[in-house]
Amino acid sequence: MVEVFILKKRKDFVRVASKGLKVVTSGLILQAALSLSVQDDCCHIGYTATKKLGKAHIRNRTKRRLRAAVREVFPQTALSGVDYVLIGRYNTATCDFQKLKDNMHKALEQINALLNEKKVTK
RNA sequence: AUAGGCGGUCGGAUAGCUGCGUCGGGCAACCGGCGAGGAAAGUCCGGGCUUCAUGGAAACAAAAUACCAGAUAACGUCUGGCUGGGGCGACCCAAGGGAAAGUGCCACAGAAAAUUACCGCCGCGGCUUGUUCGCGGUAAGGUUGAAAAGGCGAGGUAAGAGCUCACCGCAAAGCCGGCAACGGUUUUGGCCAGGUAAACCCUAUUUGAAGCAAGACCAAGUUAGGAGGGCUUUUAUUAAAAAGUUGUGCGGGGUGUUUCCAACCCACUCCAGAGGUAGGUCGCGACGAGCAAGAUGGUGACAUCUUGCCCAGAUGAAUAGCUAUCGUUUUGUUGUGCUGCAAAGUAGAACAAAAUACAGAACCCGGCUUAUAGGCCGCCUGAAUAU
Repeated sequence: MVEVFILKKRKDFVRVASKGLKVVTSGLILQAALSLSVQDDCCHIGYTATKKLGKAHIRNRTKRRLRAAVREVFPQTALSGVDYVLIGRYNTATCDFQKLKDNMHKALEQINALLNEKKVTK
């Protein structure tokens, strides 16, 4: 089990976007990078919904759905000491919720495998 | 009932599982309260609040507003009225200072855009006696145009003309009604004369600016005594170098601009100290131009009084995610009742499908504007249709 904290600083978002890994699926985009300050059994996660998606209430709904999905998916599968960023897509607010969770699970496993590879090569 | 006008209101519900923010209680586990909108939107006006170092005077500039009276903390908002326009009507209107202060623009057309005569009409005259020429009168008719110097009828005349008269319109003056905008009426004047002010402009009134990323407070880290700059003097062709000094005066800057007066502030820049970045706390939500109900006054906007209530406070930003059932609307299919010969109309039922809006507080209030599936309620209208 991994405890999930919210990522708040703009600096961290920029770091993850520029230096981290990226996986694209239907409904969401997942980015990840190793945290600077490593703590046991916790990861940080941030949500992004750009203005491209729509007006404020649509962006809010996108983030809420991502948050609800994260609550069910992340504690089992996420790695500790990693910063994740979830980016909403045009269909995040309207797509089937079960599908959203499945896609998130797949994306998370994929990106975790890549991260582990990176650690090993180091 | 259909149709239409005006105003108001709601804008999904219930259950389960999983969660979030905040406040209160508790050592803790946890428990309890509260948790988006009518527009939270656009950021277009008006205020509160905050800062810009102040107070006062004058001029200029810029912007906004523009019938009258009232409401309000204030407004460009609202209410009631006036005039004009639209509608059969209920009602509606992004309509409302000044065009005889001045400037500009109005293509083209037309004889002519102002003391206008092309055609026409009338009179007089000439001789080549006629589809003739000249002189004069004439704005009734024709043409153009946005506009041809009141309209229309009668009298009048050679033909005509406000030349005269009636009615209508216009202007001025008086009287009456109204707080006023304005309305009514009488007399007088033959009638000064297009539009555009969302062209400049003129008149009146109002306005200092920027905004909670305002602003107040706490304060890691970094920076280590210096670096760069100005001024003066000396040397030097210049470039530059050295030394001194860095603060009093002069002078300079300080809310749109300029000017004036008073008092004041700033001071060479960065860094240590001072200060203040990251970050944090406050501002910030429960005392308010507050909300609800009632009473009184007022046509009304609204005001006053009484009683009760406390009602979101996030900051990568809570107020939800999912599932089920139901509701609402539309469409299709099926079958039923009623009217009807039939076509068809109408009422309710079952099943299926689709749709279920606009949109998310960010310092707070009062407005305006714009967006909005669908539903409900009240008052009112009558060219018309049906019973």
